[in-house]
Amino acid sequence: MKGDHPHGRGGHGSRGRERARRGAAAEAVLLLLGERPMHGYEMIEELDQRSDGNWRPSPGSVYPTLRRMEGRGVIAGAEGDDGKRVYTLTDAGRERLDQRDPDAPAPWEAFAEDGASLRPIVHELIAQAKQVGRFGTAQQREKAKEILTNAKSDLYAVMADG
Amino acid sequence: MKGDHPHGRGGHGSRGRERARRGAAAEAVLLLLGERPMHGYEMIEELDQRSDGNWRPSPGSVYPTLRRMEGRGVIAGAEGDDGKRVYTLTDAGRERLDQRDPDAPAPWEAFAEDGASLRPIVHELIAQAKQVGRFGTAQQREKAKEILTNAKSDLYAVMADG
DNA sequence: TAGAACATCGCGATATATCGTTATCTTCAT
DNA sequence: ATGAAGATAACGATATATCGCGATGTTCTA
Repeated sequence: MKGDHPHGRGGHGSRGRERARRGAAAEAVLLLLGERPMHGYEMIEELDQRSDGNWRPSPGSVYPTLRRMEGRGVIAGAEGDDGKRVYTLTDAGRERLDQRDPDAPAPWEAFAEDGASLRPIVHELIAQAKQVGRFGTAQQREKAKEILTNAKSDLYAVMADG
Repeated sequence: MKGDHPHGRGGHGSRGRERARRGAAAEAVLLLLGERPMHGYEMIEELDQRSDGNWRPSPGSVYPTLRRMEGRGVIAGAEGDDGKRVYTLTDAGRERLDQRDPDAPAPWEAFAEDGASLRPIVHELIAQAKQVGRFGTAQQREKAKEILTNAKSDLYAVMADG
Protein backbone atom coordinates (compact mmCIF):
# COMPACT_ATOMS: atom_id res chain seq x y z
CA MET A 1 0.00 0.00 0.00
CA LYS A 2 2.19 2.71 1.20
CA GLY A 3 5.21 0.70 2.08
CA ASP A 4 6.34 0.82 -1.49
CA HIS A 5 7.92 4.05 -2.44
CA PRO A 6 6.07 7.30 -2.40
CA HIS A 7 5.40 6.90 -6.07
CA GLY A 8 2.01 5.30 -6.49
CA ARG A 9 1.09 6.88 -9.76
CA GLY A 10 3.54 9.44 -8.77
CA GLY A 11 6.93 8.42 -10.01
CA HIS A 12 7.27 11.58 -11.75
CA GLY A 13 4.12 12.97 -10.53
CA SER A 14 0.70 14.11 -11.47
CA ARG A 15 2.10 16.95 -13.46
CA GLY A 16 2.63 17.36 -17.17
CA ARG A 17 4.52 15.16 -19.54
CA GLU A 18 8.17 15.45 -20.30
CA ARG A 19 7.98 14.47 -23.90
CA ALA A 20 5.06 14.66 -26.27
CA ARG A 21 3.14 11.56 -27.29
CA ARG A 22 3.74 10.16 -30.72
CA GLY A 23 1.60 12.12 -33.11
CA ALA A 24 1.05 14.98 -30.70
CA ALA A 25 2.95 17.44 -32.87
CA ALA A 26 0.90 16.59 -35.96
CA GLU A 27 -2.34 16.79 -34.01
CA ALA A 28 -1.37 20.16 -32.59
CA VAL A 29 -0.56 21.47 -36.07
CA LEU A 30 -3.92 20.25 -37.33
CA LEU A 31 -5.74 22.03 -34.53
CA LEU A 32 -3.79 25.27 -34.87
CA LEU A 33 -4.19 25.46 -38.62
CA GLY A 34 -7.89 24.77 -38.10
CA GLU A 35 -8.02 28.19 -36.48
CA ARG A 36 -5.87 30.18 -38.90
CA PRO A 37 -2.90 29.83 -41.24
CA MET A 38 0.44 29.99 -39.47
CA HIS A 39 4.14 29.52 -40.10
CA GLY A 40 6.35 27.13 -38.16
CA TYR A 41 7.87 29.49 -35.66
CA GLU A 42 4.45 30.94 -34.98
CA MET A 43 3.18 27.48 -34.05
CA ILE A 44 6.13 26.92 -31.74
CA GLU A 45 5.27 30.11 -29.87
CA GLU A 46 1.57 29.35 -29.86
CA LEU A 47 2.14 25.91 -28.34
CA ASP A 48 4.52 27.38 -25.82
CA GLN A 49 1.85 29.80 -24.70
CA ARG A 50 -1.05 27.36 -24.73
CA SER A 51 0.89 24.88 -22.61
CA ASP A 52 1.91 27.61 -20.16
CA GLY A 53 5.52 27.31 -21.19
CA ASN A 54 5.66 23.56 -20.66
CA TRP A 55 5.73 22.45 -24.25
CA ARG A 56 7.83 24.51 -26.58
CA PRO A 57 8.47 22.02 -29.37
CA SER A 58 11.93 22.43 -30.82
CA PRO A 59 12.58 23.19 -34.50
CA GLY A 60 13.67 19.58 -34.76
CA SER A 61 10.13 18.53 -33.86
CA VAL A 62 8.14 21.09 -35.78
CA TYR A 63 9.77 21.49 -39.18
CA PRO A 64 10.06 17.79 -40.02
CA THR A 65 6.44 17.36 -38.91
CA LEU A 66 5.30 20.14 -41.22
CA ARG A 67 7.18 18.64 -44.15
CA ARG A 68 5.74 15.21 -43.38
CA MET A 69 2.20 16.51 -43.22
CA GLU A 70 2.71 18.49 -46.38
CA GLY A 71 3.98 15.35 -48.11
CA ARG A 72 0.84 13.55 -46.98
CA GLY A 73 -1.33 16.31 -48.31
CA VAL A 74 -3.03 17.39 -45.11
CA ILE A 75 -1.44 20.83 -45.12
CA ALA A 76 -0.03 23.12 -47.80
CA GLY A 77 2.90 25.49 -47.35
CA ALA A 78 3.35 28.75 -49.25
CA GLU A 79 6.80 30.33 -49.27
CA GLY A 80 6.56 34.06 -48.61
CA ASP A 81 9.12 36.54 -49.90
CA ASP A 82 10.10 37.31 -46.31
CA GLY A 83 11.48 33.85 -45.60
CA LYS A 84 8.34 32.75 -43.82
CA ARG A 85 6.57 29.62 -44.95
CA VAL A 86 2.86 29.90 -44.16
CA TYR A 87 0.87 26.68 -43.91
CA THR A 88 -2.85 26.14 -44.50
CA LEU A 89 -5.13 23.15 -44.07
CA THR A 90 -5.98 21.32 -47.27
CA ASP A 91 -9.42 19.78 -47.80
CA ALA A 92 -8.00 16.46 -46.68
CA GLY A 93 -6.64 18.18 -43.58
CA ARG A 94 -9.97 19.82 -42.84
CA GLU A 95 -11.67 16.47 -43.19
CA ARG A 96 -9.19 14.86 -40.85
CA LEU A 97 -9.82 17.63 -38.33
CA ASP A 98 -13.58 17.22 -38.59
CA GLN A 99 -13.26 13.51 -37.96
CA ARG A 100 -11.32 14.12 -34.80
CA ASP A 101 -13.22 13.65 -31.53
CA PRO A 102 -14.05 17.20 -30.50
CA ASP A 103 -14.14 16.21 -26.84
CA ALA A 104 -10.62 14.88 -26.88
CA PRO A 105 -8.25 17.23 -25.11
CA ALA A 106 -5.79 19.20 -27.22
CA PRO A 107 -2.23 17.88 -27.04
CA TRP A 108 -0.96 20.95 -25.24
CA GLU A 109 -3.36 20.29 -22.37
CA ALA A 110 -1.38 17.18 -21.46
CA PHE A 111 1.39 19.56 -20.47
CA ALA A 112 -0.70 21.61 -18.09
CA GLU A 113 1.13 22.20 -14.84
CA ASP A 114 -0.19 22.25 -11.38
CA GLY A 115 1.32 24.96 -9.24
CA ALA A 116 4.32 22.84 -8.35
CA SER A 117 6.35 23.71 -11.41
CA LEU A 118 9.90 24.79 -10.71
CA ARG A 119 10.17 26.55 -14.02
CA PRO A 120 9.04 30.08 -13.07
CA ILE A 121 11.04 30.27 -9.88
CA VAL A 122 14.15 28.93 -11.59
CA HIS A 123 13.70 31.56 -14.24
CA GLU A 124 13.44 34.32 -11.66
CA LEU A 125 16.47 33.00 -9.84
CA ILE A 126 18.53 33.08 -13.02
CA ALA A 127 17.41 36.62 -13.71
CA GLN A 128 18.45 37.73 -10.25
CA ALA A 129 21.80 35.94 -10.51
CA LYS A 130 22.37 37.77 -13.77
CA GLN A 131 21.71 41.07 -12.05
CA VAL A 132 24.33 40.32 -9.42
CA GLY A 133 26.76 39.13 -12.08
CA ARG A 134 26.35 42.30 -14.10
CA PHE A 135 26.07 44.99 -11.49
CA GLY A 136 27.34 43.49 -8.28
CA THR A 137 30.70 44.16 -6.65
CA ALA A 138 33.23 41.39 -6.17
CA GLN A 139 32.05 40.92 -2.60
CA GLN A 140 28.45 40.74 -3.66
CA ARG A 141 29.26 38.20 -6.32
CA GLU A 142 31.16 36.13 -3.81
CA LYS A 143 28.17 36.18 -1.50
CA ALA A 144 25.88 35.22 -4.37
CA LYS A 145 28.12 32.30 -5.24
CA GLU A 146 27.83 31.07 -1.70
CA ILE A 147 24.05 31.35 -1.72
CA LEU A 148 23.79 29.46 -4.99
CA THR A 149 26.21 26.78 -3.86
CA ASN A 150 24.18 26.24 -0.72
CA ALA A 151 20.97 26.07 -2.70
CA LYS A 152 22.52 23.42 -4.88
CA SER A 153 23.57 21.37 -1.88
CA ASP A 154 20.10 21.70 -0.42
CA LEU A 155 18.58 20.42 -3.64
CA TYR A 156 20.91 17.44 -3.59
CA ALA A 157 19.87 16.74 -0.03
CA VAL A 158 16.20 16.86 -0.98
CA MET A 159 16.70 14.17 -3.56
CA ALA A 160 19.00 12.14 -1.36
CA ASP A 161 16.94 11.92 1.79
CA GLY A 162 14.26 14.61 1.58
CA MET B 1 36.72 62.18 -6.84
CA LYS B 2 37.05 58.86 -5.18
CA GLY B 3 34.68 59.30 -2.36
CA ASP B 4 31.84 58.15 -4.51
CA HIS B 5 30.79 54.54 -4.24
CA PRO B 6 32.86 51.47 -3.58
CA HIS B 7 33.43 51.26 -7.29
CA GLY B 8 36.78 52.82 -7.93
CA ARG B 9 37.56 50.69 -10.88
CA GLY B 10 35.22 48.16 -9.52
CA GLY B 11 31.68 49.01 -10.49
CA HIS B 12 31.14 45.87 -12.28
CA GLY B 13 34.45 44.64 -11.40
CA SER B 14 37.73 43.47 -12.75
CA ARG B 15 36.07 40.70 -14.65
CA GLY B 16 35.24 40.27 -18.31
CA ARG B 17 33.21 42.43 -20.61
CA GLU B 18 29.51 42.15 -21.12
CA ARG B 19 29.47 43.05 -24.73
CA ALA B 20 32.22 42.77 -27.30
CA ARG B 21 34.05 45.84 -28.55
CA ARG B 22 33.23 47.16 -31.96
CA GLY B 23 35.21 45.13 -34.44
CA ALA B 24 35.91 42.34 -31.99
CA ALA B 25 33.89 39.84 -33.99
CA ALA B 26 35.75 40.60 -37.20
CA GLU B 27 39.10 40.45 -35.45
CA ALA B 28 38.24 37.12 -33.91
CA VAL B 29 37.23 35.74 -37.29
CA LEU B 30 40.49 36.93 -38.79
CA LEU B 31 42.50 35.22 -36.06
CA LEU B 32 40.55 31.97 -36.21
CA LEU B 33 40.72 31.70 -39.98
CA GLY B 34 44.44 32.41 -39.69
CA GLU B 35 44.68 29.03 -38.00
CA ARG B 36 42.40 26.98 -40.24
CA PRO B 37 39.30 27.27 -42.40
CA MET B 38 36.07 27.15 -40.45
CA HIS B 39 32.34 27.59 -40.86
CA GLY B 40 30.23 30.02 -38.85
CA TYR B 41 28.87 27.72 -36.22
CA GLU B 42 32.32 26.28 -35.69
CA MET B 43 33.65 29.76 -34.93
CA ILE B 44 30.84 30.35 -32.46
CA GLU B 45 31.81 27.21 -30.57
CA GLU B 46 35.50 27.98 -30.79
CA LEU B 47 35.04 31.45 -29.33
CA ASP B 48 32.79 30.03 -26.64
CA GLN B 49 35.56 27.64 -25.62
CA ARG B 50 38.44 30.09 -25.88
CA SER B 51 36.63 32.60 -23.69
CA ASP B 52 35.76 29.92 -21.14
CA GLY B 53 32.10 30.19 -21.94
CA ASN B 54 32.00 33.95 -21.50
CA TRP B 55 31.70 35.00 -25.10
CA ARG B 56 29.47 32.89 -27.26
CA PRO B 57 28.66 35.32 -30.04
CA SER B 58 25.11 34.87 -31.29
CA PRO B 59 24.26 34.01 -34.90
CA GLY B 60 23.14 37.63 -35.18
CA SER B 61 26.73 38.69 -34.54
CA VAL B 62 28.60 36.10 -36.51
CA TYR B 63 26.75 35.60 -39.78
CA PRO B 64 26.39 39.27 -40.70
CA THR B 65 30.07 39.76 -39.82
CA LEU B 66 31.08 36.92 -42.12
CA ARG B 67 29.01 38.35 -44.97
CA ARG B 68 30.47 41.80 -44.36
CA MET B 69 34.03 40.51 -44.38
CA GLU B 70 33.33 38.47 -47.47
CA GLY B 71 31.95 41.54 -49.20
CA ARG B 72 35.14 43.39 -48.30
CA GLY B 73 37.26 40.60 -49.69
CA VAL B 74 39.15 39.63 -46.55
CA ILE B 75 37.57 36.18 -46.40
CA ALA B 76 36.01 33.82 -48.94
CA GLY B 77 33.14 31.46 -48.28
CA ALA B 78 32.60 28.17 -50.07
CA GLU B 79 29.15 26.59 -49.85
CA GLY B 80 29.44 22.88 -49.14
CA ASP B 81 26.84 20.35 -50.20
CA ASP B 82 26.08 19.66 -46.54
CA GLY B 83 24.71 23.11 -45.81
CA LYS B 84 27.94 24.27 -44.26
CA ARG B 85 29.63 27.37 -45.56
CA VAL B 86 33.37 27.12 -44.98
CA TYR B 87 35.38 30.35 -44.92
CA THR B 88 39.05 30.88 -45.73
CA LEU B 89 41.34 33.89 -45.50
CA THR B 90 41.98 35.65 -48.80
CA ASP B 91 45.38 37.19 -49.56
CA ALA B 92 44.00 40.52 -48.44
CA GLY B 93 42.84 38.88 -45.23
CA ARG B 94 46.21 37.26 -44.65
CA GLU B 95 47.87 40.61 -45.16
CA ARG B 96 45.53 42.26 -42.73
CA LEU B 97 46.31 39.56 -40.19
CA ASP B 98 50.07 39.98 -40.67
CA GLN B 99 49.75 43.70 -40.12
CA ARG B 100 48.02 43.15 -36.83
CA ASP B 101 50.11 43.73 -33.72
CA PRO B 102 51.02 40.20 -32.64
CA ASP B 103 51.32 41.29 -29.01
CA ALA B 104 47.79 42.59 -28.88
CA PRO B 105 45.55 40.25 -26.93
CA ALA B 106 43.00 38.22 -28.84
CA PRO B 107 39.45 39.53 -28.46
CA TRP B 108 38.31 36.48 -26.51
CA GLU B 109 40.89 37.21 -23.83
CA ALA B 110 38.98 40.33 -22.87
CA PHE B 111 36.29 37.96 -21.65
CA ALA B 112 38.54 35.96 -19.39
CA GLU B 113 36.93 35.42 -16.00
CA ASP B 114 38.46 35.40 -12.63
CA GLY B 115 37.05 32.69 -10.37
CA ALA B 116 34.11 34.84 -9.33
CA SER B 117 31.89 33.94 -12.22
CA LEU B 118 28.40 32.85 -11.30
CA ARG B 119 27.92 31.06 -14.57
CA PRO B 120 29.10 27.54 -13.66
CA ILE B 121 27.32 27.37 -10.34
CA VAL B 122 24.10 28.71 -11.87
CA HIS B 123 24.41 26.04 -14.51
CA GLU B 124 24.81 23.30 -11.93
CA LEU B 125 21.90 24.63 -9.94
CA ILE B 126 19.64 24.52 -13.00
CA ALA B 127 20.72 20.97 -13.71
CA GLN B 128 19.90 19.89 -10.19
CA ALA B 129 16.54 21.68 -10.27
CA LYS B 130 15.77 19.82 -13.47
CA GLN B 131 16.53 16.53 -11.75
CA VAL B 132 14.08 17.32 -8.99
CA GLY B 133 11.50 18.46 -11.51
CA ARG B 134 11.78 15.27 -13.51
CA PHE B 135 12.23 12.61 -10.89
CA GLY B 136 11.16 14.17 -7.63
CA THR B 137 7.89 13.52 -5.81
CA ALA B 138 5.38 16.29 -5.20
CA GLN B 139 6.79 16.80 -1.71
CA GLN B 140 10.33 16.97 -2.97
CA ARG B 141 9.35 19.48 -5.64
CA GLU B 142 7.60 21.57 -3.05
CA LYS B 143 10.73 21.56 -0.91
CA ALA B 144 12.83 22.49 -3.92
CA LYS B 145 10.54 25.38 -4.70
CA GLU B 146 11.04 26.66 -1.18
CA ILE B 147 14.81 26.38 -1.44
CA LEU B 148 14.89 28.23 -4.73
CA THR B 149 12.53 30.92 -3.48
CA ASN B 150 14.74 31.49 -0.48
CA ALA B 151 17.83 31.65 -2.64
CA LYS B 152 16.16 34.27 -4.77
CA SER B 153 15.29 36.36 -1.71
CA ASP B 154 18.84 36.03 -0.47
CA LEU B 155 20.17 37.28 -3.78
CA TYR B 156 17.83 40.26 -3.63
CA ALA B 157 19.10 41.00 -0.15
CA VAL B 158 22.70 40.86 -1.32
CA MET B 159 22.05 43.54 -3.90
CA ALA B 160 19.89 45.59 -1.57
CA ASP B 161 22.14 45.84 1.44
CA GLY B 162 24.77 43.13 1.13
C1' DT C 1 37.63 70.17 -26.39
C1' DA C 2 32.98 69.20 -25.66
C1' DG C 3 29.10 67.38 -27.40
C1' DA C 4 26.00 66.27 -30.90
C1' DA C 5 25.12 63.77 -35.04
C1' DC C 6 26.03 59.90 -37.84
C1' DA C 7 27.47 55.40 -39.30
C1' DT C 8 28.14 50.93 -38.03
C1' DC C 9 28.48 46.98 -35.13
C1' DG C 10 26.95 43.47 -31.50
C1' DC C 11 23.23 40.93 -30.13
C1' DG C 12 18.64 38.78 -28.85
C1' DA C 13 14.73 37.38 -31.24
C1' DT C 14 12.77 35.62 -35.19
C1' DA C 15 12.86 32.10 -38.87
C1' DT C 16 13.99 27.71 -41.19
C1' DA C 17 16.18 23.05 -42.03
C1' DT C 18 18.59 18.60 -41.08
C1' DC C 19 21.01 14.86 -38.37
C1' DG C 20 21.59 11.37 -34.97
C1' DT C 21 19.82 9.74 -30.69
C1' DT C 22 16.18 8.31 -27.90
C1' DA C 23 11.44 7.39 -26.86
C1' DT C 24 7.11 5.58 -28.17
C1' DC C 25 3.93 2.72 -30.41
C1' DT C 26 2.54 -1.17 -33.22
C1' DT C 27 3.00 -5.64 -34.81
C1' DC C 28 4.20 -10.21 -34.85
C1' DA C 29 5.84 -14.38 -33.02
C1' DT C 30 5.74 -17.12 -28.98
C1' DA D 1 -1.02 -12.32 -22.95
C1' DT D 2 3.86 -11.02 -23.39
C1' DG D 3 7.72 -9.52 -24.93
C1' DA D 4 10.99 -8.65 -28.54
C1' DA D 5 11.62 -6.35 -32.99
C1' DG D 6 10.86 -2.91 -36.17
C1' DA D 7 9.01 1.55 -37.75
C1' DT D 8 8.58 6.15 -36.98
C1' DA D 9 8.02 10.30 -34.34
C1' DA D 10 10.00 13.79 -30.82
C1' DC D 11 13.88 16.28 -29.62
C1' DG D 12 18.50 18.54 -28.68
C1' DA D 13 22.28 19.90 -31.27
C1' DT D 14 24.00 21.59 -35.36
C1' DA D 15 23.72 24.99 -39.07
C1' DT D 16 22.44 29.32 -41.46
C1' DA D 17 20.17 33.96 -42.24
C1' DT D 18 17.81 38.45 -41.22
C1' DC D 19 15.65 42.33 -38.46
C1' DG D 20 15.50 45.99 -35.33
C1' DC D 21 17.22 47.87 -31.08
C1' DG D 22 20.64 49.65 -28.50
C1' DA D 23 25.62 50.33 -27.78
C1' DT D 24 29.86 52.02 -29.59
C1' DG D 25 32.97 54.70 -31.88
C1' DT D 26 34.04 58.48 -35.21
C1' DT D 27 33.55 62.76 -37.24
C1' DC D 28 31.99 67.29 -37.49
C1' DT D 29 30.90 71.51 -35.50
C1' DA D 30 30.91 75.25 -32.21
